[in-house]
This record gives sequence, structure tokens and C-alpha cells, in this order.
Amino acid sequence: MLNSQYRHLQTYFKDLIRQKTLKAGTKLPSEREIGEQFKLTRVTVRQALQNLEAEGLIYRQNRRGWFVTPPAVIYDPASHLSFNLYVSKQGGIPHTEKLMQQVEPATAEIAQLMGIQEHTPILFLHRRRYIDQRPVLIEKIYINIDLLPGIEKEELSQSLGQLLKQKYQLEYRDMDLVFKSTSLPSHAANDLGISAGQAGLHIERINYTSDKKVLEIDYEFWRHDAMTIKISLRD
Amino acid sequence: MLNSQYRHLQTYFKDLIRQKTLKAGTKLPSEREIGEQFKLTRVTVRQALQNLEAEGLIYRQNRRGWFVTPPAVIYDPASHLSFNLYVSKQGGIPHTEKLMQQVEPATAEIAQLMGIQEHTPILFLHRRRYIDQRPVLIEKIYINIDLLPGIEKEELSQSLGQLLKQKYQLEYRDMDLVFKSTSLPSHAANDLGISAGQAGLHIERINYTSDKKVLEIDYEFWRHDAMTIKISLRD
DNA sequence: CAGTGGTCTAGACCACCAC
DNA sequence: TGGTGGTCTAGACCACTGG
Repeated sequence: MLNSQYRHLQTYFKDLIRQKTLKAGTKLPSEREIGEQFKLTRVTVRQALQNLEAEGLIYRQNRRGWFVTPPAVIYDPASHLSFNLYVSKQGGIPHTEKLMQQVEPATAEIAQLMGIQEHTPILFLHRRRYIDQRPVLIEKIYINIDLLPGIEKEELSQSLGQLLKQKYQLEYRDMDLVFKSTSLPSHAANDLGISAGQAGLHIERINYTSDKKVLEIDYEFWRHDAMTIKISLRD
Repeated sequence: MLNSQYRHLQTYFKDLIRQKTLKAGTKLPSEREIGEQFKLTRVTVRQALQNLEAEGLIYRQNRRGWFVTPPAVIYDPASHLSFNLYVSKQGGIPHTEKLMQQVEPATAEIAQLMGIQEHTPILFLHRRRYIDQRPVLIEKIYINIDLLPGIEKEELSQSLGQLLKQKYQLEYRDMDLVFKSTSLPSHAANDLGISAGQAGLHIERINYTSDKKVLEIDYEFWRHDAMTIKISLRD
């Protein structure tokens, strides 16, 4: 029914958040406290909280509690702005953490996408990115080092776009993008410090050079509540 | 824990679906049956099923049961193909149902976006679209009738793009797109016959004529599991 | 260590669907 | 009308976080 109890609770918090009585980042009372206040069991309280999470209004930190979600950042792939740039332009503090970096032989799949021989060495980069201290995405990047000799010796927690421009006089140009709304696979959820199975946004991006060679392949998993995609198509 | 019981159940069904032992559209056993078979309570069974739903592997029809999700359709806004065309090209059977159609005065918001006076008559169109009998999206469209005189007398469960081309010699050209992963608001969930609060994909699209006038504003709510967005950016 | 969320049990009643 | 999912109660134990 439309007037179920968890829905009441949902509306209650939704209104508080909309009115900004509960501000971004605020911690909600514990599930048990909420249950006591509204005379509901934890199961029912959690139903409401989980729905609010699906709406993107609140989020949880593993065993730490529930928090009000900050505004989503707008991502415009056509702008060719780096993460650092578009986040800070929108008033957030970006941060990138390198989780892993290594030169490794290309798998069949990557080799095929890159148009190179299988087992050709490529640079693999695994990063986690934050907005205002909150981890919002993890990404796995496969870089075509044939086109970018020496890149593996660079500092790779910075913006790749900037590095390409400064060191190699290359610019991001053409790209193929795939967006899919799905739940976060457990590896991504773990890296983001959230429980697996939560909603997320998956992005695949292939960046090309001006002569149509594959520069880089990027797989990103975002918290679903952290980003809005905006694109202008002009023929 | 990684080895919680609902996760076991999740993996069990995930494997069956991946192997296609459970085919698209198949109904799962009832929650009580699953619980009996695995010696679990319904709460636990539902936890697993809800996670599989978030992953997009299964979906539910209100009080009818759980079903295996069919493959997602690929939507490429830059292709300027109509829904009917890209769905059928990908092997699905598209269907559009008109829920409502009326000429009405523009709200302040719509008027501003369209660059017209408030209260100017516009055509409002509310449709539901299906793939293989399954409702996958609802859309609300606001059409600038100043640019399209007489359009309100046309049959509007067909493709708008085609109508524009044939009757008005207009083509979709430039557009602004916003994608957001969020839960379905209750009106959209009801129209799609699913329980409110489920994950969904929200799309806002503004279509322009070649002389930069707003032709149409479109708000779509998709089932999150029914679509993948694919875009190629070529400068 | 106390308190939190994460997981789970064993029931219950209701609204709705298909037969 | 019997079976389904939707909602809910009143507990419980565990793993982890924070002070």
C-alpha cells in the first residue's frame, strides 16, 4: 500500500533532506534509535533507509552509519576536462589515490580493443578518486605504452589528460563511451568501502588519438549517487 | 562476511542465469519455495533476490513473481534513430502506448527551457514504451507547437522523429542530454508496474532545430536494467 | 568496551493474482 | 480460493568502529 509505515518514514527523512534541515554529510540517528522513535522494528526502518539510498538521498559507510548524500557532480565527457578540473570547478575537492600500477602483457580482450598483439606490454593503472574525502569511483585503466614511451615512470596519481598534453603533446579527442546502471561488483564495492550489491554506474571509455589509435581504455565504477552525466550533441 | 547465506543464494542464481540454465523471461520459484529448499527464511531469500534485481539479472512484476531479465537494449542518442528502429534492429519488438495527450499552457519551467512565453500552449504527451511486451520506460514530452502546427491532430503513438521528417521536413539535430541513475519516483514506478523505490535511469533530453529553437523536451524514466547508453564522440 | 550496522530466524497478516 | 509477493513484529548473534 502507498501508506505503508516505511514509506512514511521515507517521506519524513526525504522532507528533512529537501528542506536542508538535514545537511549534506550529516549522520542520521542509528537504526535502533529511529525504530524506537517511530515504534518500528529495525527491518522496517532499514527498508525505508535502503529506499532512500536507492534514491541517492542518503548513503552508508560500512558499519559506521547513514549519512546525507552531498550533491552529485556533473560529468560532461565532451568537455575533455579532467576529473580534478571539473570537480573543483563545481566546488568540490578532488583527490586521486593510486592503488596499483604495473606494466603487464595485454589480455586478449584488451589487445583486441587496442588493435595490438596479445601479450604486448601495456600499463595497467588502478586508481580511486575522491570528492571531499568521499570515495566516489574506482577506475582501471589500460594504457597503450607504444604510443606513450616512458609514461610508466611518471607520477600517475595526477591527471592523465594533463600529462598527455604536457609530455606528449597529445590531446584527448575522439572517444567511445558506454554507460550502464548496474550494481557494484564486490571488488569495486570493497574499494569504495560500501557493501556489495549497491547500485552503481559503470562507464567504459576508449580514448583515441587523432589518427584513430587507441590511447587508453578506462573502466570506471561510480557510486550511483555521486554523478550526473551531461552531454551536448552538436552535429 | 563474504560468505553470508544470501550471497550464496545470489551466486547460485547468478550462475544459473549466466549459464542460461535460467533463460530470459523465466519465472523463478516462489520465495517460500526457495526458502524451503535452502533452509532460509523469506527475509534472507528476499535479500538475495533484491541484490540480483539491483544487478539487473532479475526483475519482479508486482505480486506476480520474479523473472529473469532480458538483455538490455543499446541506446545511442547520437544515432538519431527512433526507439522503434533501434529496438527492432536489436531483435526486440517495440511497442508504444499513448497514456495521455493534451494541449496545455506551458509551465514557467518549460517556458523558460523552450524560450517561449509562460502559458503559451504546448503539446503534452505521456507515453509508455515496451520491448517484447515488457514496459521499459515512461516518458513525458513537451512539444513546441509553434514550430509544428497541427501536430496535435496526428497519431502520436508513432515515432515523433519520423513524423517530424515526413510532415515538417525537420530532423533531430542538436540535443542536450542529462542522464542520472536514481530510483523511480512512484508515478513512474506505478506506470511501469513495479514497486516504487526501485533503481531507474532518468533521462532529460532537449531537441533543437537547426536554427537552435527548442523543438521538444523529453523526460524519460527507464527501468535500470533495460538499457545501456552508448555514445561516440568525434570532434 | 559499548554501540553500530550486517545478517538471520520464525513467525504473522494483508492485498492482489491467477485459476 | 489458494498462492504470491508486500509488509511487519520481536527477537538474536556477529563483525566491526570508535572512543
